[in-house]
Amino acid sequence: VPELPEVETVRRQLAKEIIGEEIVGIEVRQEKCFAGKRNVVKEEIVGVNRVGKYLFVEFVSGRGLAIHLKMTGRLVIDNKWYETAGHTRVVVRLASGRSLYYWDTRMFGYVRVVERIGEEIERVKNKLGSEPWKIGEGEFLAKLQKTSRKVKDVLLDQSLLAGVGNIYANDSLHVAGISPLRPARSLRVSEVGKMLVAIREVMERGLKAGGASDNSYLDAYGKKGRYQDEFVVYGKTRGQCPSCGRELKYLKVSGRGTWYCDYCQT
DNA sequence: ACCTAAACCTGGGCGC
DNA sequence: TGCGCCCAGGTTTAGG
Repeated sequence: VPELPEVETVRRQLAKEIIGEEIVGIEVRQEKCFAGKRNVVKEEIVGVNRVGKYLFVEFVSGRGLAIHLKMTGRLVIDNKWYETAGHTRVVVRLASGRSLYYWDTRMFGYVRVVERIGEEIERVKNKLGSEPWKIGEGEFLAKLQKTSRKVKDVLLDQSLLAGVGNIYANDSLHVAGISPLRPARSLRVSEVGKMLVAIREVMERGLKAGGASDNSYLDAYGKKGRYQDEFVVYGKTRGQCPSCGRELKYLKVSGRGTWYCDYCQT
């Protein structure tokens, strides 16, 4: 599932590949996955940016693309397989002869042509919280103390903290030694610090591994990430706690699969 | 304020 | 082998 490390991996790869390229056309194969005007010709790409799990491709004209991969989206550059693949939803043709493919089995995600991309980026920034390495410990503490919601629910709330999804929420709670069920406001200052360090650490590991390909995620070159080989607790039904060896518990929290050790996470 | 569920979709895994 | 069912979880929305 594309969370911050996955989307950032794609962003870095795309930035390297398509900045300076010119778009010569857009082919929409599935209307559901596309929105906006489709008169995208002679648009020079000057930037590839990310806010939380949202991606933005900026043109010199001030227009751009707003993209969200949701559950099963992929953005792949210059890969013949996607030319005829059944779930290729949108194709961006480039002047160099290469193409950028938006592929998505479940069609939750989208590519949207935006007339004023700078304003769109601001709009998304304003609706989302800060990112894990940008939020200060004081700001994070204040947000947690304001609510009695379960701490895992808060970690998944993009308007409070941007970029954390179910995989990294599960793993960082284990690294921090905090139960996903704790009311956010019950965390002591030291625990909030631990929590933030753990989120950053786990996301850093995810980034280093090129993201998690347990499910359908592949990077911009069509390659798997490796973080699924390093999962701490995520997805480990009847698995063992990596710290104490006890069997992990499984629950639904905020409607999401939740794996944790009720001995090590208090 | 908090919580849950449904909706958007499809493929894969499971039980029978 | 095959059919039907459930499940995965990012985001939005609706309702208790």
